[in-house]
Amino acid sequence: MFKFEVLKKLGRARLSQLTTPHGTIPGPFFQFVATQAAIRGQVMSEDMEKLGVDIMLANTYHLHLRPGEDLMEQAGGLHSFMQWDKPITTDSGGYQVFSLGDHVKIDDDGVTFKAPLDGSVHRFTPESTMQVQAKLGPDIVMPLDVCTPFSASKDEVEKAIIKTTAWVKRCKDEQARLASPQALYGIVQGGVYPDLREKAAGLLRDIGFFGYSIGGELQEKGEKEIKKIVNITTAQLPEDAPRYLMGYGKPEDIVEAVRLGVDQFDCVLPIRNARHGQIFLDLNIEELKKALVDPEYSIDPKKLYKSIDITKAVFADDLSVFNTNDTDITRAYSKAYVHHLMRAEQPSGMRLAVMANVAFYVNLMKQIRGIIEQEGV
RNA sequence: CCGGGGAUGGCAGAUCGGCUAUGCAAGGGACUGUAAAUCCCUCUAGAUAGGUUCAACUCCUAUUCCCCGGA
Repeated sequence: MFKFEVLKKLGRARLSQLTTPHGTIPGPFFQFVATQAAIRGQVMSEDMEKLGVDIMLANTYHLHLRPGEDLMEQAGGLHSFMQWDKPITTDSGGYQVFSLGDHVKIDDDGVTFKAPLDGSVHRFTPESTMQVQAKLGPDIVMPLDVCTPFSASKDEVEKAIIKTTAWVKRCKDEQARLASPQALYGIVQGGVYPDLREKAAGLLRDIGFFGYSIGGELQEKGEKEIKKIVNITTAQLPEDAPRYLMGYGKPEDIVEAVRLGVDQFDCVLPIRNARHGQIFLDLNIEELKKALVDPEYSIDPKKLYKSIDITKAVFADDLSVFNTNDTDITRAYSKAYVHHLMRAEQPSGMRLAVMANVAFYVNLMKQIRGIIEQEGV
């Protein structure tokens, strides 16, 4: 039911194919983040499909809080709820382990969350996240892990990988017990410490997973650090399994990571930034090609694409702007190949902005694949 | 004409005898497995002329303009 194949390689970059119960998708691919089973910014699954999106990512923690996995199961599962027949991944809630900070307490058996929404207390164990995800019914599931910030001490990180490994093993066992038809990934932690990344990858490889992801808090920047870690980690992962860099994804970041052998991405950035008024446009294919073909090439984001900020005023009262022929917005809008799909509608500015960024990322991944296909062996 | 009330940044709108109101608009920045249609920063004031005071957007006088009520 699940299959992963590497079709071609360009250096370490891989053109791949992932088969799931909801279809086969080409890689490297980007998962758009629909945390609460919906893309924010009034964008519907139907829109995502028109824009050529292959896969979306939802979050176990948020859906457990509401509407709850039982309700979701009654509604026919995530696919039915989202009206989306293509593949879906769910994150386990592991990221919330650190992003919710003070609201979370970790012990050996699991984590206790205090929901910021209403102060209610919830408990996740490796087993319970798998049970919840089995009910939610996505194609790809993530195990509960302990996510550490890049600033964590070596000692702290080492404890986190030991705990993560134990939990991930429990997730695998629970999944086997539940017999749910879902692909489970292992998550490599290890902070900024190369030897710990290697160790974590080795431990997970020994257990054996369908795919492997690289986790951690990456937003703390230190770009060279991240590249180094991705570089080291992908080298430790099996050739025949998908590699997923979690939560990381400015366009230039994705290109770098693909070059280092990553197949799968997700990031809130395109959608969040669109909602905050920033849209990406004018992907430079030549620059993209240079960056992929030459592993030494240093990517200049300013050459790779442009980004512009649109104002709240545009969100509130967009149409005059969007209908003008020579504005930047219209350029973004048309460069992103959206306008012909939307002509008959009257979408809000924010919705258009989100769609523009989705289209940009879809195109980015498509171009990356095209280059590996053309130049690779 | 009489009586009453006002006049504050591009707009709206508070406070106060000395210390940044605030919101929107404008300009800039941030955002990376979503506690985020969010957050941060900057620029625009005190109708006009005098006076009182160490100090006036704030008190007093006059002028101009606006609003309400009455002839």
